[in-house]
Amino acid sequence: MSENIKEPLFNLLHSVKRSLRHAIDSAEFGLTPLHLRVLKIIANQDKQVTANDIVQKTLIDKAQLARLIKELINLKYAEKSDNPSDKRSYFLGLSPAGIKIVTKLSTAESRVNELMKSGLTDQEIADFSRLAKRMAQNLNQHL
Amino acid sequence: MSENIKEPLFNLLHSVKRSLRHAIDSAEFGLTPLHLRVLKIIANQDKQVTANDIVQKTLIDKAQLARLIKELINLKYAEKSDNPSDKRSYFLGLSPAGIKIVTKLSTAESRVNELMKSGLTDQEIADFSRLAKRMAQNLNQHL
DNA sequence: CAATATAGTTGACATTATCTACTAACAGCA
DNA sequence: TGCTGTTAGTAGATAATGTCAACTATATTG
Repeated sequence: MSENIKEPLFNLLHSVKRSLRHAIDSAEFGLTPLHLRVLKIIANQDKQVTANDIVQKTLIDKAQLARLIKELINLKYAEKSDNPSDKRSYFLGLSPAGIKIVTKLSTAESRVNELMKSGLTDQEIADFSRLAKRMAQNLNQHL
Repeated sequence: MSENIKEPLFNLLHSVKRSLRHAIDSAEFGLTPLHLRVLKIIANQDKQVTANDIVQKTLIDKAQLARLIKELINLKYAEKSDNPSDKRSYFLGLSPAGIKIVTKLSTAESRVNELMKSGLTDQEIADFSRLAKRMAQNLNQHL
């Protein structure tokens, strides 16, 4: 009989979210965890990133994302700049305040990340990520 | 630098949820995915389960769970019975209609489960579950 | 050019998660 | 026994996340 992966997965995610919330206290900036996640994605992009890039990457609903970005901009953590090659879209960047947050965030995330991985080998971690990606692909192909 | 496991994990969960929603059409019964998750937990228990057992197992907020259970009972999918040894709590069971749903659910879940695992070996699956559980433990110890 | 597709926005709503405060029952102990 | 602290479950309020449909403006393709 095939083993059910869903339940351990749900449990793990639940725990990760709780830990991150505790570790970060995102409320300090008037931000939710999802805001932080988006900020970080903007920060980690080497090239200019558009809203749609984030949708592709995360599968977050584009309506939801539009609102998140709007809030980040209102709070002066993110900024829009024109995309000269496509007037429908725009590039996203971080303000100095946004960069500050992402820096703080990274520190807190590292702590949680390390805690989560304690007792596991690098090889196991790598395998875990690889499998997670592979499984997500398997599912997304059939949408 | 340590690899970040969170992002692939979030992505995977998102995909799993979407796939399950598509596969099951929980709305058919007036139920949400979370209702189904709880029904299944009730079904899979060998001994009598209490609400608190489910809280322990899933870390779902107990207030939220109380409401979910109430709804399941109103819809006649689940039933309460007295716990003779503790009058504060009660045992949970499924009605015939509830059993029917769980059966259907299991079929749909198996499909998603198999799809998700395609191309992976049994060993990889087992490792993945083991690692997920281990990481959840790591985090939960520090609450 | 016309038809079609895409990026982003807005509105409305459903689902899931969290926190506080509360009641009733239990367990331990002086 | 009666007090004290703890536990299981409930109710209220609200926050956070996710979804769907309709719409505007621009881009792409035939």
